[in-house]
Amino acid sequence: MSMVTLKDVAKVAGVSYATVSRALSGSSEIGEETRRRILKLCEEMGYTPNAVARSMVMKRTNIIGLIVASIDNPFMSELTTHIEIYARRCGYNLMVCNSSYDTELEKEVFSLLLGRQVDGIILLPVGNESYDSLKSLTAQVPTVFISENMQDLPETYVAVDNRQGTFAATEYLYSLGHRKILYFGCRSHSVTHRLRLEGYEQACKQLGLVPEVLYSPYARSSQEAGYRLASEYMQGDLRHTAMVCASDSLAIGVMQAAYEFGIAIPDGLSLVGFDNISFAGLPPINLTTIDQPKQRMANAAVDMLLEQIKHPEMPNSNVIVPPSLVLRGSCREVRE
Amino acid sequence: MSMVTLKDVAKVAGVSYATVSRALSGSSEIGEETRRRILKLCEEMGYTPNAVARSMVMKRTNIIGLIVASIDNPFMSELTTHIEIYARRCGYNLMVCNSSYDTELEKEVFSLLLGRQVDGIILLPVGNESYDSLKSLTAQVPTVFISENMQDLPETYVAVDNRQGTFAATEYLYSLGHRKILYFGCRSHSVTHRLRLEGYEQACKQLGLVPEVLYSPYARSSQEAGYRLASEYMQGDLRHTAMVCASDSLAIGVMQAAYEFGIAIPDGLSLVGFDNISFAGLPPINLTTIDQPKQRMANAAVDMLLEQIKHPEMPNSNVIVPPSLVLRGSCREVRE
DNA sequence: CTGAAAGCGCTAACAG
DNA sequence: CTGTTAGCGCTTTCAG
Repeated sequence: MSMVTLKDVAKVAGVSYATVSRALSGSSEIGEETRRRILKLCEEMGYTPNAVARSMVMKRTNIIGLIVASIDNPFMSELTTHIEIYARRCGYNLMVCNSSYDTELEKEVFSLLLGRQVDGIILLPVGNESYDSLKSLTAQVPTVFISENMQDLPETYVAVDNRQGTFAATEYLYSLGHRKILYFGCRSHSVTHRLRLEGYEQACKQLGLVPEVLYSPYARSSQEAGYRLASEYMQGDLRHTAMVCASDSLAIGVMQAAYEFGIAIPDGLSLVGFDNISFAGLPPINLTTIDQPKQRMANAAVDMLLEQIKHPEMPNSNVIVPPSLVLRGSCREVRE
Repeated sequence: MSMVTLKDVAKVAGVSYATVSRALSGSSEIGEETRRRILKLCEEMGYTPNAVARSMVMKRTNIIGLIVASIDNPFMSELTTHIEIYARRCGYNLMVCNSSYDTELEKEVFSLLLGRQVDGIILLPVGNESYDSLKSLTAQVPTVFISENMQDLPETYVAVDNRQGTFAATEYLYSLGHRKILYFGCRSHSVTHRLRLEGYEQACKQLGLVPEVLYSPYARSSQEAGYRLASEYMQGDLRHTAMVCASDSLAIGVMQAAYEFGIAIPDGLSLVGFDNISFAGLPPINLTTIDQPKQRMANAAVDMLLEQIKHPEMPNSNVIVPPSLVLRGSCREVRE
């Protein structure tokens, strides 16, 4: 529909279309008055540059691909928002794909984006398998992961300092007088979870507590998983006064179970989450939690990606951002 | 990086590159064995078709643009997820932009997407002004709005039947014995809100109740707006036993205020929301609400857009989907 | 059935 | 300063 091209403008202006191109690209090799005249004409004729044609010759699209498990997930949608806004400010558009928590699909959409000639890809991997599974693909295009902070990860990534987060959470509960603190919902196959667990264990060691961990057999750290796991746990004696939960969703599931078992939060049980998803701040939930600075992570990911696009041969790098404890209403002081 | 092209394959295969193209496009004008041989070779050489080049000659990108106020909004992120998944199944990729609740930006990103040569655009407009503001742009590309159900809207759109929703909510509260039902949080400038209000008023009329409306002076139907408005309201006597809230976010704000005023939900006040955002289902919130069938709306929007892409000269059409009442725990029966 | 060639809209040498 | 020209990788007539 947008049918007016450079050539059309050139014809009307009575110049070659290279000249029009120069006027638009802000090249210095053109007369000031000619440029003005042409720019005005473009405006009048309703000319819109064709980004596809430009990409063709420039061999870059100024498009970033984003792959997330599900955009419909508070943590990911917040990240996506910030990535889109910042990327656009940097002159890039976002092409978004859901991997739907499926490693095969993740590979499929990655290839799709490659075919689209995206300049780079930001990826929130489905799981640890993703690294291996995508190895041959990530080699073909600049890629930044938002995920785990593993020293030896052979990829460029940005991550929150998971250890530091749970360490702070544990310390905080200790300072409130808690001595029987459970680590709730660890998934043993997740590196993120392993790191979070380590932070807790380190804190316990330092504070002279014996760490106790309730592992989760569920594949995802969903609310349902938290609910089921907690229900089971609450069937027994409530031996702990506080829990460090591996994620906010899990913590919300615990709240549900607690409600059904007649355990008040925080009076009967103190809870700290991880992520600070937007849910956590809702008044009826009001969960004390570890915040991942999403905007900062988003911007860092874009910066790193653009850097890698500019210098494709640079070695992998990573950024670890510090989390912070957000105090809300799910913890209370205890004195024994 | 992905440097192997049709030509490269052709050279190795010892055929012209037109032949390779035909093999890939599934053309019938090619020998079965040649095709097989070439396809195998493509595989071996790691050839990936260049979608940009194809777009260039095909004059279509198979890209859909999506403009939403903020991806980070539970309602929109759910829609986005479904749109992306369904569009991809139909052979399209999604380019997403935030309009950040800003009409100017909305126009800007629309133009940007036009320049990207997207085949069509799905838009969740910032507000009613959007229709006028974007008129000259929507004329240039197939566009589907997800928004208001106005009979006379000069655009193709999909919407939920807002009237029916609030009508059902009011009827339901009535059936529970409520006779003093407040309509909470109407924004007079929003068409959606006007329609929702109408549904409530119609129900009142039919049930012999006198409608009472608390208008919201706030620009957005956020939680904060609900909280403030409700706080003010609760300063006075609580003259109503139930509220139909113009949105879930508003209802959650009311919950917060109610909590602070020591009013129990649902014992002291029954609440119905609108939208059924994912928050609403969280156990601590457990809000009875009117569900907008997001997946259905998403698929309808994509279908309508593709239809319009195929037949650009078709007149505008619209789809109104029925909402449904989701019963949860924020309403109770009263007998006077 | 296959090859040759034109051209999509634009940028970037290279000449003038 | 401006015009000419050669592609970018692919699809699609049009000839063989």
